[in-house]
Amino acid sequence: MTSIMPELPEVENVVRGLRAYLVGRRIERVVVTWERSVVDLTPDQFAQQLEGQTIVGVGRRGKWILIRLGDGRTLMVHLRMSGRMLLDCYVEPRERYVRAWFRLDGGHRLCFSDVRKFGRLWLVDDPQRALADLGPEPLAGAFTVDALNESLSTRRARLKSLLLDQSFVAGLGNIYADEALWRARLHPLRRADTLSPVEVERLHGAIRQVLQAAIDSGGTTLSEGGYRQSDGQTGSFARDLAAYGRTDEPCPRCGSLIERIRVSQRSTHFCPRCQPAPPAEIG
DNA sequence: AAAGCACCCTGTACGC
DNA sequence: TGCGTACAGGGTGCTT
Repeated sequence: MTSIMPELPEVENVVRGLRAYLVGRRIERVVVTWERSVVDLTPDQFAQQLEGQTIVGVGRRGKWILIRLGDGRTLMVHLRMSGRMLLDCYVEPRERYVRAWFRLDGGHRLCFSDVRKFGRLWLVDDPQRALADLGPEPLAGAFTVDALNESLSTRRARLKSLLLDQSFVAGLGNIYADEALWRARLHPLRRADTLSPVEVERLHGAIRQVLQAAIDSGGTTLSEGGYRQSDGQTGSFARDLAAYGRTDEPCPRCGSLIERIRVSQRSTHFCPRCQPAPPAEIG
């Protein structure tokens, strides 16, 4: 399995690497080698609008990388499944996967590499508007227990589906959704509006703690071809995963074997003892 | 509102 | 060894 999947912690680590390196640099030349990686613009338009610009900031919103430019526009990058942003092209002979690259001043180079071609580069005037449907940042102060409780209380969807829904909360993907539910001891098929106040508090804490811990560990790299920080470094959180990808392995908390089911077309891993099944539907 | 599916892609793992 | 096929994943858009 080549699971890759940059989620919030991985993107945050990429952003930190990019920020330290890119701010103040000038984009001298842009080459797009897979035109569908660029949203809305032709490769020529994209290059023309970027060349000569200075990078004034690098940020993140959910799983989006936001590269702010001197003219006020923003280059938004979504890594989707297999995207990487590599500085001075840590690329072994992996040039074949580079879909766009940027020559910077001082002879430096930034490469957008993407095996599966799902990633996107998007130049926008207003990232706030472009991301208007994105849910709250789970690590921001506004994401409180009360706020989560309120948004859960009106929803009948299953927890796993909601955690994957970027308009509900931004930044979780399949790995951290499973890990948050495991930490919160909540079954992935629980209906959102059935959680008790204590359970909401557990979920809230679990989401924030697992994301912060993963950020601190440099993210999760599951395989050689997997996620890399912008300098090519791997993250170490894979060894701390309790449920994700651990089907039939013992739960670190109780020793029961982790089970795997499908929810929302996604593989879902949970402990059948720590995360008790919801009561049967109907009624 | 919620769920299901096809689509976009390709490397990998599998069965034969 | 080699071929064919299923599968993994995030997000979008459509249908039920």
